[in-house]
Amino acid sequence: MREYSISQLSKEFQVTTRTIRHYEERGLVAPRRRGQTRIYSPADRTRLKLILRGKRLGLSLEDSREIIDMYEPGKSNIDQLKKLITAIQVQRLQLTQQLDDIGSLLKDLNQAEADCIDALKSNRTDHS
Amino acid sequence: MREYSISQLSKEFQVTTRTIRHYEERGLVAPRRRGQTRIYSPADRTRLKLILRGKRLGLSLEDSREIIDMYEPGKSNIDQLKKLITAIQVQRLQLTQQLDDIGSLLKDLNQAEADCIDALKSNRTDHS
DNA sequence: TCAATACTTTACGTTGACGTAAAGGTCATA
DNA sequence: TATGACCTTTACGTCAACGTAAAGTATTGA
Repeated sequence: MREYSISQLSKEFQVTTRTIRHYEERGLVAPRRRGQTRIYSPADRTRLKLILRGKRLGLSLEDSREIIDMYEPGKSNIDQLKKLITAIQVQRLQLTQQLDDIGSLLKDLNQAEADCIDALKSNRTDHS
Repeated sequence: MREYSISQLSKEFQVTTRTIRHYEERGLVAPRRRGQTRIYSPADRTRLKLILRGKRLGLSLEDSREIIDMYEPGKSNIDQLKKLITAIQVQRLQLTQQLDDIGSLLKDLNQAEADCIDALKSNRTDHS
């Protein structure tokens, strides 16, 4: 049953300790304490992973918090669940949109790269 | 040979005119003027599209500006081109990373949704 | 002619996501 | 015992990406 210090996680995930504490201020993680010192469980570590993944996808911390809270079992009344399902579908729409965007961008990048390479080639043979 | 007003584009892309002007302040678009009034060409419109796509992907305006500038032909000296190719490859790495992230998130969302639906079902038959 | 509508610039305000001191506690080891 | 290497809280600072007046110009229709 492993546990982690804040600096361990900050090194592992390449973020500052300030960042991790900031996520706690915003209510995205809540590690237990040993005295004053924060002790992170594997579950806490997973939350961090999810937050950072969300960040790479351009989600706000608030968005990530909501998504992460979806995975918490607990307090599931029916209305809550229905709300969650709607939220999930919205998220999914955004993500598929992003998939499209990425596809387009990758295509554009390939084209731009090919153009660059072509330009280099003609420059090499063209001694005008 | 169509042209657009700022409010037309703001409606089409669902952003405020302030936002579009902001992109201009940051050097991402430069529509011509008729008197004081901005007149957007189809090319300008395309730039806006690219900017907003970048935004959905979590790029900064600065990032988008660089990417967009890649597609400009003109001023291509060899060092410039090589720099661009490198930049493109970096971008591609980030994007494939994002693709991974999205795949993971979609999987998680599917799971969360399934869990919700299950919970609803058991709630319907379980009258405890 | 006057009111509405759409455009403009200038400039200060706001929000999110941290950065960056400053000041202090705890523990190992040289 | 004192020097690092960690950890803590408090709190002001910063930067990007706009928001939000405020004040003015230009055109159009009743």
